[in-house]
Amino acid sequence: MKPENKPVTEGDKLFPCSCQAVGGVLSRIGDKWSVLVVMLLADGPKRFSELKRAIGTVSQRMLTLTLRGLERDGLVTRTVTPSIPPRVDYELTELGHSLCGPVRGIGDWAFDNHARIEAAQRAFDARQEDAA
Amino acid sequence: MKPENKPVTEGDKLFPCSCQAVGGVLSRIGDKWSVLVVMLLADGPKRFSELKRAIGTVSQRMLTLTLRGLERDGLVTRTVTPSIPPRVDYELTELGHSLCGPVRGIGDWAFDNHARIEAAQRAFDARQEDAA
DNA sequence: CTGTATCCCGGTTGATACTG
DNA sequence: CAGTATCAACCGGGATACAG
Repeated sequence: MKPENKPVTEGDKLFPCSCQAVGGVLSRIGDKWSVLVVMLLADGPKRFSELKRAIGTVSQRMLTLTLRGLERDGLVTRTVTPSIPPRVDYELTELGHSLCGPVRGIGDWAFDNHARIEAAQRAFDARQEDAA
Repeated sequence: MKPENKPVTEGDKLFPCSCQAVGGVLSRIGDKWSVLVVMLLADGPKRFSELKRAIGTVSQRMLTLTLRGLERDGLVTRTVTPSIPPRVDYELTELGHSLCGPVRGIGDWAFDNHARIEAAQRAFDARQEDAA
């Protein structure tokens, strides 16, 4: 059922199904905060202010937007406790947890290779300066 | 050396090192075309026009920009054959190939779960309409 | 504490035209 | 064929103020 791994192409056209699927997921995990939030929720539920403090540099607006997006995608649940002051907890769904593995794969790759990437960038930039 | 997997946090602060690393990589693979290009190059070198046709909806400008970025990061090599008309081939480096595994992890997850995501979105949107 | 509503800036993208 | 230049449009995202 799954279009098998290697051939992303068939003739000259992309597989529309897998491409759109990947594209959609990528635009979510590619945004500035989603992955961070998912990783923070990986080890248990957290409330809004905890997330905000943990990330530190996120605006209230963007955190709300991010959480709404994740909730809409079925990756997190939102639980309101109507006390005073109100309390809202966010928790990864099973689907959300299942995303952690693949994301960690990227994260580990990034950690293992960022030095090489930065070296490549410096080398590239140096070559550019020579040209100029 | 690698900050071990589960605790993304320590006290209340994020690990700066792994976060920046992941963030940098994510902003690359999170952009609209990089992953697509990497996957297309996974099974062998391709020339500029092949990539352009394969993707179809990418502008010439963005494909050039994407390829430059990947080249700068050391993920692809650019080989110019100064013929008339000129010919330029792009190929994944070893580093580029090593990224394919993790990316495929995300891709497989996306493929396996996009139906559930879309269902969750529809359910969420339906709930919103009720509120209105 | 949590969330919404505005305003606004800057980067990213696409369209188009031009060059080697 | 491959790439650059320019311009305009769009959209993410921050700051701020306000509300429940």
